[in-house]
Amino acid sequence: MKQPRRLVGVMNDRNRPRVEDAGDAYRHLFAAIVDQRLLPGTKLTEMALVEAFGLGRRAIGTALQRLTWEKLVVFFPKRGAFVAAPDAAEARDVFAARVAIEAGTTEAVARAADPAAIAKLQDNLDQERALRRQGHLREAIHLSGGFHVLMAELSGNRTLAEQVRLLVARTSLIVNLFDNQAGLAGWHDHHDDLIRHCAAGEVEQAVALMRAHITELQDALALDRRRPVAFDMVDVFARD
Amino acid sequence: MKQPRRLVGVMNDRNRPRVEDAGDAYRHLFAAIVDQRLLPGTKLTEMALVEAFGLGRRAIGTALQRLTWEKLVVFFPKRGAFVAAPDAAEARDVFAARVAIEAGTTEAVARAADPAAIAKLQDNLDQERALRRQGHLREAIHLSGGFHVLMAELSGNRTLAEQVRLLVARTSLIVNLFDNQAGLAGWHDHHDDLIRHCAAGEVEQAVALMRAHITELQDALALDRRRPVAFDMVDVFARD
DNA sequence: GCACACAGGATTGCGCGCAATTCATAGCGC
DNA sequence: GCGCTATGAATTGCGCGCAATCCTGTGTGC
Repeated sequence: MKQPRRLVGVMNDRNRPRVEDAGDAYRHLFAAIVDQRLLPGTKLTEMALVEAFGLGRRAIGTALQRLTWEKLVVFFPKRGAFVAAPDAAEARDVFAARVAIEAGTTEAVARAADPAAIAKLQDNLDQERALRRQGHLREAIHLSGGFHVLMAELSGNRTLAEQVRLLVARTSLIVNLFDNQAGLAGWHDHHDDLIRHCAAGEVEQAVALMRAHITELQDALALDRRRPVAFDMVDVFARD
Repeated sequence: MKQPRRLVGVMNDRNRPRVEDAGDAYRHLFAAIVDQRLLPGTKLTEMALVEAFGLGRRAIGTALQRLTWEKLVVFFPKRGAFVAAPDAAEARDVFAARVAIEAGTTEAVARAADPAAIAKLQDNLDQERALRRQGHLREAIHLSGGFHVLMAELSGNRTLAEQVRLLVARTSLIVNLFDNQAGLAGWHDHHDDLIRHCAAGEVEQAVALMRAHITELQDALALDRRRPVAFDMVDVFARD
């Protein structure tokens, strides 16, 4: 079949979402990339997305363009859009940026030491543990990234929170592309200690731990060994 | 005259630039906003920009959309785009973000202490001083912001450099909206000391100075006194 | 058997036009 | 004189269609 394959799978069947806006298309594509239903190198053909979302090409184009600006897709003029496949240099940039920015957000949260904020962080951590116990690894990883986004939001700085959201998304692309040689078992403990330091208002230790946490996440990856990217279309989900 | 006023002035007559792309339109609008030729609250009518740049509406729309994502313009659906007018809370966010991010870039530059990089920074500072002596205040301010962008670029982290570029641009919007009660005389000295610390590899002092520098810039503003924004069109430059 | 050239199909880029909504002005009632 | 309403103009949102460009598959020559 020569017809472009359908990409409808980017929307989950469980929570059938309304997609009637360029922003909706953006959100669903973003989620699909972060959740690794769309793998790096996947070509995002406009017409396929038009059929998938039932929108006009302009809406799809704007959504794709925004994702391009956010470095989640790369755009070759007159050739199309592909899910981004960061190289080692870009990966290092992302981790360095996370260290710098999340040091700032952690400092703010620890300095405030707001009980309500701490409770939300603890809640997030509990949910993640529960999901992990039940074997829902994908959702657990999703929440694990959400922990960092939540921390950024609780810092009260919308600009930094938005950046952390994008950096976490790019991180999920990176961890997919580079073999991780170490397990990620240490994550929870770090998050747990992080919450304790923030609750106690121990700013210095909280910041140091966050930096170490992100650095460790980076070190767990073999940045000199990138998985070859398949640049052909991948059927995430098939319709009909 | 009922016709929409021309906005051609966004391109400087001196360096007549080619504008044949959505990216070009974006760059010129960006420069016009940063250089304060387009003031906060100015309405950016699509048709006016179409005539000014000689492009289609789609190219203008994408440029405007990108500026919206970058928080340099605000977009009211079905009503149009306006040059952003940040409030006090957003201003605080921007400065806090700059402290966090530029602490990171400064640390990287100071740690490397690369003579070539130091030379570029010194060059930038010399040029700014020369312009300021000659009374070209606008170009001097432009370079002064460029110093921070240059530092970010020299840190080798493209992600952080891009963020600094946007934050500096938003800062130029902010310093226009809030009365600054103190002069900005201290800038040069700060930048000068910053270069010295970086050249000497004094990481701690360089980072501390950068944080103090940005904080001082924020404190020079009266964030509780915002200049009223004129939400009507402003003729930056008039054609015919 | 391999490399190059050519042609067909597919995909993106972009201008054009209409429909829907909003803002401004003028008119009317109180 | 003041406020409200209604009509008109202007502007944005969006789908449609054509032209330009790029990839793929085939055929030919060496």
